[in-house]
Amino acid sequence: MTSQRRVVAEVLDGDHVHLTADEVHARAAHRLPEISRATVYNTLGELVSLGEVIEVSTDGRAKRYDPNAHHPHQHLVCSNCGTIRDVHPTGNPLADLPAEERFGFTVSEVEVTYRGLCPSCV
Amino acid sequence: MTSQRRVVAEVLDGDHVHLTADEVHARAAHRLPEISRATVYNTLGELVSLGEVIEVSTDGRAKRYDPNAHHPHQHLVCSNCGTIRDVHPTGNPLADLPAEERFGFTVSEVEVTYRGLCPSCV
DNA sequence: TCCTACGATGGACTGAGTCCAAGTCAAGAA
DNA sequence: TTCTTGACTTGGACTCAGTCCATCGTAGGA
Ligand SMILES: [Mn+2]
Ligand SMILES: [Mn+2]
Ligand SMILES: [Zn+2]
Ligand SMILES: [Zn+2]
Repeated sequence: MTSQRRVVAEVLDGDHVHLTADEVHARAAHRLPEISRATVYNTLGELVSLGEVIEVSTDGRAKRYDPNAHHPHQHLVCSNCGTIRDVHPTGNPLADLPAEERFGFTVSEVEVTYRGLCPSCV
Repeated sequence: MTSQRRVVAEVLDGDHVHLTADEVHARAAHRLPEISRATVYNTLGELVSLGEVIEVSTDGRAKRYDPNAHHPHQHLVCSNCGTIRDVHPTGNPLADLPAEERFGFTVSEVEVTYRGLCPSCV
């Protein structure tokens, strides 16, 4: 645990946080000016493989890193400004995929993205 | 309708097709050797805004273009090799997002991605 | 104190996609 | 028929996110 890793972990504290790697880097650099982008990417990669952070991919733009990894949830994204909200749909989406629609796959994960316009974008 | 656009549209014919822009370009170039990448991107963009083709974004890799746009469906993706299959889950995922989880958004679209290992990847 | 190994660094590099200035071409005007 | 015009295409430069890599610094052990 180096000071760089600690700072990255601190920046990613709290729920409802969905920062890009460059945003993480900017905030980390605020506390530790010479931290490099490479180190931020390395640390984020480790946090992801430890299961502490979830990578949220976002349609062509930069991935977002989500520390809310211990409470399963889905995302609601504004098609206009890109704002992300955590949402908790009812039901288990995995149950909606009948066996004959699984084609022999071992399905382990479902990712649901709701899209629409946020209140500010009308 | 130019010959370039016709060739791109022809390459994207049929269901269960999920090609990247570069794959579309390669196949189009097979028939029309000097077609440029820019034209392929332009034409794909037009087909997408006409609603004839759906853009499927794939976690860091190149977007895939899906001509099966008139039959709503979701995708099952192999976490190992990236293979994509069309699937038709039961139920309407939009109905699973209660009003109090919409935060004032006008939700218009849901995208569900099932992930797991395909039969070849065990 | 000196070594060593792990991690950090910055800069080069890649892949996907966008942008743009210049070239081509077909259809309508004269 | 020839000219004009505008839409489409082209290739290359450029951007952006992310990866790679050679080198450097440093904390901890001998
Ligand atoms: Mn989240
Ligand atoms: Mn499909
Ligand atoms: Zn918005
Ligand atoms: Zn596979």
